[in-house]
Amino acid sequence: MKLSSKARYAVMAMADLATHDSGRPVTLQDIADRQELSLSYLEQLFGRLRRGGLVNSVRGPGGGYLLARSSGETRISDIVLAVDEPLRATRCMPGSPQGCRTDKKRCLTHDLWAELGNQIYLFLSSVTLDDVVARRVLGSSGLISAPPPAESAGSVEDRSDLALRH
Amino acid sequence: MKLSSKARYAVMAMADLATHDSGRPVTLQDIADRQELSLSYLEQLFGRLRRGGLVNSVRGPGGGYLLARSSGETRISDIVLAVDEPLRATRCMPGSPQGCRTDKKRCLTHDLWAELGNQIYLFLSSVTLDDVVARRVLGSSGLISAPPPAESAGSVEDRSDLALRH
DNA sequence: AGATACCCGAGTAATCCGGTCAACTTTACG
DNA sequence: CGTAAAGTTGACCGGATTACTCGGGTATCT
Repeated sequence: MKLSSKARYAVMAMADLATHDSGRPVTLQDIADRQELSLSYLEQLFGRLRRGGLVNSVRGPGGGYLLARSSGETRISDIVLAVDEPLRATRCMPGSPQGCRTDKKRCLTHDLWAELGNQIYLFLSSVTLDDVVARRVLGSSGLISAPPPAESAGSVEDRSDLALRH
Repeated sequence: MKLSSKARYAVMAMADLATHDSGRPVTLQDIADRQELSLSYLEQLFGRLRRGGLVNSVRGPGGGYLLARSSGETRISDIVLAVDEPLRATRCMPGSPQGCRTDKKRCLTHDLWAELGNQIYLFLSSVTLDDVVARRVLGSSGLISAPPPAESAGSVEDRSDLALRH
């Protein structure tokens, strides 16, 4: 799962679509204005979202896009997977055990990245579009149960100064 | 937290260092040979790791690098943070609420990415180098508690075909 | 002295990524 | 039917970032 800003923009746009869901199609132009994204870029994004079955399009005047499923049934992970195609593996990456050389056995860190990918996917699939627009995200989702093994310095509590890929 | 391949290489190298921890310094050349990484690149990586207090260096003949703390006390998150400096915020990113425009209120997806960053950090700080070399990663760590809200198609169970940043 | 190995900063080649553009198709409406 | 609104496609671009190299230091051991 690649977490580029493209994916983030797609989630923003989908959240916007969900909030303005009134049964009538929503124009990309409207979303572009509200979210301050370029129309051309949104077209590119929604092309993928439509092919991924997340939205339906209505052509012609009065057309636009509609959520294919309800916002409560649309998971964030679906959105991310729809816009960011998996990726080519560099060295050791989940999905490409052949990249794990250093003889035949899987490289030591393979399981680590695989499990991390799993964690991220589990988190993103536990959150729906509806959760996002209702601001029901923080703390609502499950938390890692295992505590840090040894505290070396400073406190862990909140590390919101994190990010994933520029 | 940026998860570049630089960070992955650093974790690989640290895992290698941990496995060959015999009290005597390990040369970068040895690690380079075993992990098939270039010496120059490793030098760059270990410069940061040393400045981050994760390893100690010994110069001169017979020199090399040593783990500053035991492998059980070295968290993966420490390694990643040492090697990948935080980042500059693009639009909405944790740590930069000012990027969340669309008037004054934080953008809808802000909390989502913040919480995701937190989840990743929590996971990576729950795993030590020792866990990695002992292959004690899979399933050992905590799992997200909240289940996916609605299953649309296919099963979720294992999504190891994920990755983070090329 | 000389060999070994860390140290460091500048440099580079490639890739990626956000974003644009132009042309085409489909549909509504008068 | 004609025109305009909207989606659809795909090629393209330029800047930023990454991954990685090179060349020259500096400490330290024998």
